[in-house]
Amino acid sequence: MLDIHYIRENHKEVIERLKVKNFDASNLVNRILEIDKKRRETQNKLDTTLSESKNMSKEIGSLFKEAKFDQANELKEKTSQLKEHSKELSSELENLKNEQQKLLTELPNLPHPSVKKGQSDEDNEVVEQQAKESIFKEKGKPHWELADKYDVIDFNTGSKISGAGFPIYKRKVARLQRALINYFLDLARSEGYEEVQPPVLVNEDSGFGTGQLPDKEGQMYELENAPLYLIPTAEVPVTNMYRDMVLQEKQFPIKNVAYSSCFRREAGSYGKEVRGLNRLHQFDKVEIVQIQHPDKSYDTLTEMIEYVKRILRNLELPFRVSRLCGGDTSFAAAVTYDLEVYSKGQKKWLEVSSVSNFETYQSLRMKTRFKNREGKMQAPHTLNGSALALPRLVAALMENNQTSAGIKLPEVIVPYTGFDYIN
RNA sequence: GGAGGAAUGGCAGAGUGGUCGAUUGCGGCGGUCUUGAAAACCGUUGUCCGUUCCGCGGGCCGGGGGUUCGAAUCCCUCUUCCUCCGCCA
Repeated sequence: MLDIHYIRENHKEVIERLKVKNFDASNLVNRILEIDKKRRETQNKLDTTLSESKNMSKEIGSLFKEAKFDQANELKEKTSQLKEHSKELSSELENLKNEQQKLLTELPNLPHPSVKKGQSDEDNEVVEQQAKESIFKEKGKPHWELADKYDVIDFNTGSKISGAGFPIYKRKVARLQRALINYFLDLARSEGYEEVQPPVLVNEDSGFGTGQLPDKEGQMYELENAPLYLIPTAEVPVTNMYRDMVLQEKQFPIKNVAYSSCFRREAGSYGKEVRGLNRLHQFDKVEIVQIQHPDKSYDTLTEMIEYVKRILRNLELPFRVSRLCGGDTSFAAAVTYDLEVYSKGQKKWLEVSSVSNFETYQSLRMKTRFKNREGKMQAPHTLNGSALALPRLVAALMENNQTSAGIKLPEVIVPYTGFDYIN
């Protein structure tokens, strides 16, 4: 959520910058300013009215003490009028506040100045590519064929018991996933991230706090007999741990890592994009979250991207880093970097991590604050990134490491799996 | 699921209808003292909204609603926590 004070002062800039996200904010911003003005006027009227009736009440109190009952009763009658008036004003104020809040939540976060205008993932800027040219020429089978060959992923049985997009990992791939999760958690812990195990069901306030709600037709599954949502990422519960909190500056950076299953509706996805492990309704992910002082959040963003790159290098995977264009950057993010690995069986780049800085967008929604050096309340910046999401990573590991003896695992994971080939 | 108890400022803990945004202690911040620190002493210390920004007005005692001229205090309701019973991985 954007700060109303900021919009009030910089409405032209807000409209201009949101164009980068292909969002025409002019009507919305104008309505917000209009309502804001009305709201403040109403607040003023209400305050004056309440002040008057408050003073009268005090007077009545002292009149009673002095046993001047006639005068007291006379005043009592006067207050009833004020009361009526203040009731009207406060319900009016309530409506205006709600309306303003609703409109504010419809505004996306402002994109960082580095973000370029663009429509889709085709307009994303590759900022770094670390893949040997030779890999693009190599041949390989797609992972779904390898999964059959080694009998390690069962898509059909998953479909039977749940539906499309719910595979069953078996045998050595099941064990590989468990190993990867442990490896990622250990690595994050050694980098100072505190491990947490969050709920996978969250309430509406949490969904709102990180920006998934109020869009109910979006990515989250909603329960029918309880007001809860299945998390699409551990970002939601982990970031919301700090909702409605006043933090201390010396706590920064707050670093958490969490493993969780993630659930996504992925409505509208179809075709080859969803083949195999490419797009699932349920998958496992290790997520890193940081809460940082606004002055330092972009250093933190770089540090988080470097951290993910390090994992990919350790796993010996060819990767590239892109900065998403405005059109591809999510509603709540100021800037997002995607990390993709090249998967030679499908001959394409697979997104395995997405690292974002939300600046104050989430903290303003969540009412997360800290007291700064001047003693004033300030909104911190929130950041998160996948480190890493498993299915596409497993797909890439399978496709890129095919040998006649089976799929050879990178050395770094062998101590965790206890085996070095999937065969 | 059933029965009872509780929820007050960063924390602890007073306050049961009238100047209470709230006694007090701890903690925090500033100062005195000290070579420095501790102790002691003095002062200060919630947040949000509005404003003609010195200052002033209003809201907030778990959330919402009600009674009253007036509510932290009385009533209703919801949530959370604690104790006991039941069930249970």
